[in-house]
Amino acid sequence: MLRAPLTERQSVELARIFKALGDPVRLRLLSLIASHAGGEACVCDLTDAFDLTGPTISHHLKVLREAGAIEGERRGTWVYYRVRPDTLAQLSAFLVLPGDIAPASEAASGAIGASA
Amino acid sequence: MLRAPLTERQSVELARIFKALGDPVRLRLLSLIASHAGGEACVCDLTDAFDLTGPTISHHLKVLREAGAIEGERRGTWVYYRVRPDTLAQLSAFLVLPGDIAPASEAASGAIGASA
DNA sequence: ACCCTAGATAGATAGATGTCAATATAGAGG
DNA sequence: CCTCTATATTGACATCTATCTATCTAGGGT
Repeated sequence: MLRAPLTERQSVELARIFKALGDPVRLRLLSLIASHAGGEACVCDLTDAFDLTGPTISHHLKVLREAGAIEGERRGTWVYYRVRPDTLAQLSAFLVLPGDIAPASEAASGAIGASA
Repeated sequence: MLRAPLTERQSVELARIFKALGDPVRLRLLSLIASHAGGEACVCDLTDAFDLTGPTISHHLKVLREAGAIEGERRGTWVYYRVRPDTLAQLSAFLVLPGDIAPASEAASGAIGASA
């Protein structure tokens, strides 16, 4: 959180995730997966969206996976990836500034009575 | 936003900011600046918090500045940096998933209509 | 068993990045 | 004007990264 200085350990862990998102291809992969019907996408769908070879896409997916941003599951011949909301919420929580009205972490973690 | 696939242009711009945050030192710098009294910190305060030389800190501040994450102002001998909330809000908005109850972008930018 | 497709891994290479020492610039104060 | 302190810039170097080609593994269909 930007309300208090990060410890060195916290900064290392968070930086790993931010770094994983610090590439245009990975960011587009993430948005393709997240916005895909059913919340998951098969690798074959993703590869077609880029002018890149399969191994390169595979590499980027691995970086996202190892950073905890996505998770994959094999079903038959295909592998399906989906976003891990908890990880993204962690980033969002960090970005909340001391002066902000409402903490974004609450919005991400679920129940807000007001809208019901 | 993770509700729709990013364009290539969008992904390049966003990735630049995420990449700037993808380093433990820069993340700690950002949190030190944001949590400092008055919302701004002098470079001399920041340098002391690390086992790094001045030029290295200067370099990291430059990366953050060029990514739009912070802005600096010289006052006399010292240079003071503060966070640019708009840029961080942009990241936070991207991290909102399709299924989320309330968009974090609204929370970050102020008014929450639902509660009124 | 055989082959075909989907995806991952390995190895190589060009380019980016984090760090430092040395040097330059900007103000403040004699 | 000279010097001292606070930052920034430059140049060098070791490491990391994005991408490719070639190869490997996993499942499905015939």
